[in-house]
Amino acid sequence: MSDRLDWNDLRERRMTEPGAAETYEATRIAFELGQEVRHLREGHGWSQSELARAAGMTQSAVARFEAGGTVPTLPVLERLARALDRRLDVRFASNADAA
Amino acid sequence: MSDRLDWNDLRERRMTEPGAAETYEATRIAFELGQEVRHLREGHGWSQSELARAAGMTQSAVARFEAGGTVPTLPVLERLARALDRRLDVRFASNADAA
DNA sequence: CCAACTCATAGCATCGATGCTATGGGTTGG
DNA sequence: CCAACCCATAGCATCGATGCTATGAGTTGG
Repeated sequence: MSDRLDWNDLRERRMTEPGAAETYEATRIAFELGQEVRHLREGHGWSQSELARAAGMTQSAVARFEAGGTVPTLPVLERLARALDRRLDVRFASNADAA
Repeated sequence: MSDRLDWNDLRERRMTEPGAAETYEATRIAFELGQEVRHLREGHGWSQSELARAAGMTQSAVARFEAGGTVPTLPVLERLARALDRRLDVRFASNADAA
């Protein structure tokens, strides 16, 4: 379920391009954030449409984001965080820090 | 020193627009990240040009970012983190968590 | 005084994320 | 079988971030 996306291909392609180590990372982060949002959303018992309304976006945008279809921008992450009653945390961690 | 920027005005304007709570937050985050990068960069004893080269961008881009001139994208943050020997950490923290 | 370096900015092209509308397939409940 | 909901995707317009080049002002060292 939800594994026949075109975006999976897109993402995979992006992550295997030559010399795209940073893009790879960003894409991976985007994917993980998408999964986390999906998790949080389901925890709230919300549909994509409901989250979308709460975050001031459309269902399609939520779907695209959850699927890792694009690398989200900070404003979007911020709105999602608010809707999900979280705080967006972005920082440069020491490489030694735990993941 | 470094306080006569046009971007300060731009940012301020962005942060005082009506109903721009999320944009405000994103702009604030961008500003803080910029300051942190500047701090880290100076800790390495690097000029903007040197960091730019290490991060695969130009000096003007670094200056723009450090000044909070734009809200950076994850790929850019990732590249800067790598150049500065850090790990980019993005997550949805519980509202109770410390800043 | 000049050369070399610093950082701040401008202007423009391009790329990519987002917003939007519209489907389509899947599932469920009547 | 149909209505109503779910989510995945497409296509397109727009906006904004980034890359680029080129200055300019300030500082420092010769």
